[in-house]
Amino acid sequence: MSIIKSNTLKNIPFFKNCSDKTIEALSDQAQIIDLEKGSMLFSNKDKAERFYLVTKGWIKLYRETIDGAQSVVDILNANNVFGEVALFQNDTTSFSAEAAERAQVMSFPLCILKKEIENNSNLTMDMMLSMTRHARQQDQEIENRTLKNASQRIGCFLLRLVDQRKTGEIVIKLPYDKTLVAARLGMQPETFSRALNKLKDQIDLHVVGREIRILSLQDLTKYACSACSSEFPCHDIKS
Amino acid sequence: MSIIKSNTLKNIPFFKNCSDKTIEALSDQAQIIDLEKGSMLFSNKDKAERFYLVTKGWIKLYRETIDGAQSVVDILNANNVFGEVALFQNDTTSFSAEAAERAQVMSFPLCILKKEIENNSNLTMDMMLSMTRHARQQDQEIENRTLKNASQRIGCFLLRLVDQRKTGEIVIKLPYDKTLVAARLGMQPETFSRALNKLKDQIDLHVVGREIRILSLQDLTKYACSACSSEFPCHDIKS
DNA sequence: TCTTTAATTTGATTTTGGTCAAGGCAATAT
DNA sequence: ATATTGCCTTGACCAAAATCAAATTAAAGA
Repeated sequence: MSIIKSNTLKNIPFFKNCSDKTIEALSDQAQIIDLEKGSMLFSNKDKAERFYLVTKGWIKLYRETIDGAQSVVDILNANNVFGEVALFQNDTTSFSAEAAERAQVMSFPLCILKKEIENNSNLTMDMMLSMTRHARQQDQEIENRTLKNASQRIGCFLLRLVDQRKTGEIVIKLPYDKTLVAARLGMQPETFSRALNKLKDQIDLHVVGREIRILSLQDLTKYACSACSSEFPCHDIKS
Repeated sequence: MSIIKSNTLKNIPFFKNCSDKTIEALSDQAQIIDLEKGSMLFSNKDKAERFYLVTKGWIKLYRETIDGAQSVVDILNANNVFGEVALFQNDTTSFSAEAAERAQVMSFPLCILKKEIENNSNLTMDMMLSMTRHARQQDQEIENRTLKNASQRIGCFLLRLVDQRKTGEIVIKLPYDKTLVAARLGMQPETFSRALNKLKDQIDLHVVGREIRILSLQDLTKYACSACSSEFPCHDIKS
């Protein structure tokens, strides 16, 4: 059984430079956790002893004030790893994690990863790269909040879901529900709904539930990227 | 002359784990650049071949759209290093740099740093730590933009300038001009001015030019941190 | 299918911050 | 000292988004 997990791990980008021995150790200590929608995996108050791999569904990472207002840090799906930065922050995290929908994660002891990092510079470099990419995305996000209005942020979000080489009509399926997309983009659900309507007025775009049909990528690009420092197609696309 | 620079570098946190040989090499290839206020050091369009150390004044890192709207990424003063992340991004940066006031920087070839990183895991770990800290700050910044209003953001900014253990009356000097503080906080100068006035109404606070006198840190904390996920004193304070 | 619940939309209203224009103030240069 | 320039503030107005309330639609269970 532990062997199945090992094979699984080898195919995950995050683990590709891990030594076999460490993969074994991680597999042995792995736990599988099933999560109902909305159930919390950990809180920023907790001491971090494990890190996580998403295997099914979506996990929301967020910060929360005393009175319940949330700021979304990231939203991750299968094959993404999170919670590992605790290694560089005295075993604390600055965010909480919960299932955005029914989901499954695998958890591993941080201490195993810590040991591996100390003498595997390839893994360290991988983490460095992914951290750099994340930092860049955060910079981009701050720029978006500063310079783009709600409709443009939605447009930008949509563009990142598209295979950017495609031409002609395109159908996009929102990866998770609209309320969560709104939160991810830093706006209220009501604002999201209205801003999407405005987008419909501006460019040729049809919405049916979570599916969005776009007739001209160019128009959308022109609209969304005009208030952006980077040119389309964006260089900081995920994964 | 190169020796003076070497000694200087050894005292900079960023270089503390660099080998002597690399410090020598960096010193030999170092260039000193004086910058008038507003003059640009590099643009995100440029290919990055060097990284930088601030030696005097303030440097503004920012992103800019075609029509000149800016989003501030960071504002750095003496002893801070920037531009080194280009190493992990194919020798590109996603931001531009200019002097926020008369300033001086030292520049070094990235390739020397690259070589050093490849076989100095201590340095790599340092960079990892500083990158983690920066990422955390960015998360905090996104939270601030999402959950705090203009006055609370200003309050938060002020709190981070204070020695948090002090009690009683406190005088804070803004590190750079108000227009730049406003940009750093993602608001217009007019909004900054008004929001600072509002802050005066809410808590006991006096402003004379760049100097701000605060009578009760507690009041300010209560006001600014109520819309925040982390408790005061903040854990992600700079440097 | 019928309930029940949750997600989404819409309308009305308020709040916040942005924009534009004008003045005041302060630092620097002449 | 006076002029010039750039920074900062204020007022009037506008626009975007948040909030509150209600209706509608979609999804999940029984």
